[in-house]
Amino acid sequence: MESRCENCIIRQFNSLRAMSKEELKKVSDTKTTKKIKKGESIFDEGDKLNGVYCVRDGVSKLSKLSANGKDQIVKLATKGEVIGQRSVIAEETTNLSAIAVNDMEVCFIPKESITHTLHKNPDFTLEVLRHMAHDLKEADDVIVNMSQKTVKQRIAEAILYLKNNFGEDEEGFLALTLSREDISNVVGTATESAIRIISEFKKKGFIHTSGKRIGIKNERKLVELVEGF
Amino acid sequence: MESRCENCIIRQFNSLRAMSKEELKKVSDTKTTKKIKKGESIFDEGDKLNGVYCVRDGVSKLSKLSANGKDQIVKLATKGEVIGQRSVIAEETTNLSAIAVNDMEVCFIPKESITHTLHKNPDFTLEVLRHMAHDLKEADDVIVNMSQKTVKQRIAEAILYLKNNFGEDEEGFLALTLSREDISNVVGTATESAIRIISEFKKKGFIHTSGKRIGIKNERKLVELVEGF
DNA sequence: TTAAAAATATGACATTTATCAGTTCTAGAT
DNA sequence: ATCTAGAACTGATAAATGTCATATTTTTAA
Repeated sequence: MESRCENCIIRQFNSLRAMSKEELKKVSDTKTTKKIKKGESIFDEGDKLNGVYCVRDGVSKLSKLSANGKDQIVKLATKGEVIGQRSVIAEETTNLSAIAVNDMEVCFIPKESITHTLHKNPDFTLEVLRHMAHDLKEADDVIVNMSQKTVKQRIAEAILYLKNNFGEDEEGFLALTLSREDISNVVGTATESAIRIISEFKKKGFIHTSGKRIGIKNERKLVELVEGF
Repeated sequence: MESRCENCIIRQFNSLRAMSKEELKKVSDTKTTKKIKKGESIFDEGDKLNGVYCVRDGVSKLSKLSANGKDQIVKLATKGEVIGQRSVIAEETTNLSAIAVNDMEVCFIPKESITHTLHKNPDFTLEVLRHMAHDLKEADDVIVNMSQKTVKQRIAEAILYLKNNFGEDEEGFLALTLSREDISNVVGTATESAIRIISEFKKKGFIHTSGKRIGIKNERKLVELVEGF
């Protein structure tokens, strides 16, 4: 892969595209690339971040652990997304942990390059702001779904979300395979409940499975379910 | 109340404080002040906003209606807060409705003054960004609470939130009185469930009530409950 | 390749929460 | 002051979801 930010395609998908040539050069000169293995954490809840992470490959789950040992996954960040921005901007410790769902490659960008540009380049700041506005809308939608939809509807929605955001492989399975536990943590339910509902969907012919992999067989039915028949 | 933004105290609490004298003058010249009666809406889900609203007095609930007629309140905006920012920045229709919880006075600021400053004054843009980063963190916390806490815990938390954010009156009641229905919509539960739990708190001596008003009698117990004994 | 570990799956049951059907209270209009 | 619509409340169920116990399958790693 290309190692100069100026030439990195990933950049096209995030706010870094609003940086000037010089700003980008500085980022490129100070960034470091890291490989993170499946299951390892990029940062943990409560950490003070010294920069942001730009995802080049793989997927990370952003989640928060509760007292009773349960995890709530708030977001899945994939290729092109920048994580840790919120904490760096607000100058607070992170409220979430970032754990690799599969093997990842990320670029660490020290916060100085970012904060300097935030103060000097309104185009960049506005671009970051727009991204954050989008994230906030999504978060609001999640809140509403959590309170107004049943677990069954939320699981159906999660399956459709995985298809729309990560696609399917040649065999027709979701390209991103999450464990049943991760699915339950996205949806906010007990693992057994998630498993039970997935089995039910399988019996009804909405999906097919092979091990932990899930493939969609009847998308229409899933959509109908999400929308309440 | 003062009618020039330059002299408005409210401004101290929101991102407008990062505007320059000239920018503020322009805002002041183009803004209009509106009075909104309890129960009236400032804008509705799906509206295209031509500006933002700065709350001078009163409280607005930002909520989303679901197919089954239930409302989820995502945020309560009070004196000093600016609402509608997210939609104006993302150039999208609003995802939420804003309804007055009590009589309100708001200033409408046409979006031109805002967007112009967003492009020109990085201090302002960064200030807005910081506020949005804060809102996003709060939204994440709500998501986690919704999935990991019981209805009882969430009601206790809501009562504490109301105390911490809106204070108490001379008689020891929460200064902001929400209907039981609104409380249930904040917490994401059925109105009857909210009522039942409030009655239980009263029986246990955690709170006292008078009509719809609620006062905290044993804050420690409520805090313990939220944290899981 | 195979044993151990981890994840998935299923049943029985407990708990939480929603729903429906009423009654009582309260605030605002007359 | 009193009438009345809308809140607030309560009880009886029903439905959804969580928990615990255990069996089975899949994955991992020796």
